[in-house]
Amino acid sequence: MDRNYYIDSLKKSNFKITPQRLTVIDYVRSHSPGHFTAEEIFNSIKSEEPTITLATVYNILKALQSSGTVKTFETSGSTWFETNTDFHGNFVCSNCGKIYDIGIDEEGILSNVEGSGYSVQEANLILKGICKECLLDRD
Amino acid sequence: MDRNYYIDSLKKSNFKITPQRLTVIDYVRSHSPGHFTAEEIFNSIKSEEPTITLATVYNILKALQSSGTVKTFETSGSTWFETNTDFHGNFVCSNCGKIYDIGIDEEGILSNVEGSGYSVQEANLILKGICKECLLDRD
DNA sequence: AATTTGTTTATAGTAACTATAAATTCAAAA
DNA sequence: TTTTGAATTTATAGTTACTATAAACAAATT
Repeated sequence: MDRNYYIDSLKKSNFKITPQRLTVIDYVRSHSPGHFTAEEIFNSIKSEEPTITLATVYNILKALQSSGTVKTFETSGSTWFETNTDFHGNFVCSNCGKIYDIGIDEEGILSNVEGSGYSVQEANLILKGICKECLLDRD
Repeated sequence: MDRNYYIDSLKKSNFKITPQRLTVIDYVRSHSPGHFTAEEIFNSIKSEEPTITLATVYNILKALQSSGTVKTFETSGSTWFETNTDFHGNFVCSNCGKIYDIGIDEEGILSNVEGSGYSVQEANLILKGICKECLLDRD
């Protein structure tokens, strides 16, 4: 997604554009699709944005999330942020820790749930196991 | 599930049977199927088990999990424990906070993921939205 | 350029665990 | 049934991941 998609989404939700927000946007864009913790982003951008604090990174991620350009999920004791806002599974490798996006058919799941009378705002499928690479690396 | 299912599962995994463990087992059994945090269980049983600490409750839940009688998932900043070990979705109501089990077809999802070469150990589908009851309560 | 309101920063605080080590207890074997 | 050794519990301290607060600052509308 191009930079203006993030900027315009923030503006549409009445958020202001700040240099700190642009730095975070540039970070997630250049690592997209990916999975980030607030701390990871903070550590990566603090050389470029030396006065930024972790609290600001959390605030920015909340703004991006509420403007619809990033999604979150919780696993392994942390909140993870990602730019892939399409429905998909997140596979966490118990061996190497990497997180992979896995395409999943949304229809089958949601029709089931909404058919039972629930109104779904958000869905997260979190999978744990051993990833392809780690399976191959085994003796 | 009857008490012996939990006890035998612990024994099979080489865990010892302690009064504290039996108290937690009785708690989750009498609230099953349900969704609990360690703190909730701790608060509910401390009158019955006055010397127990929160650390012990965490330890017991870890033992139950590793012996296969409880599952966990993370959402809303906490780890939740549940006795429903069959594959299902957990629907969290953004309005009332209640968590509901939702039947989901496991096959469709897992065939997809394992077909891509991943070995799945655990799967959690977490849904957020407004539950039936809260939708009806709206003006 | 002035004003308003949102944002950032620094800092302190909290919630949800996790680690550690001594005391205790389970349960297998003598 | 006592002994023994390992697991468990307990008390306590520590850590990690966030959240709250208030003052300083900056964006963007007029």
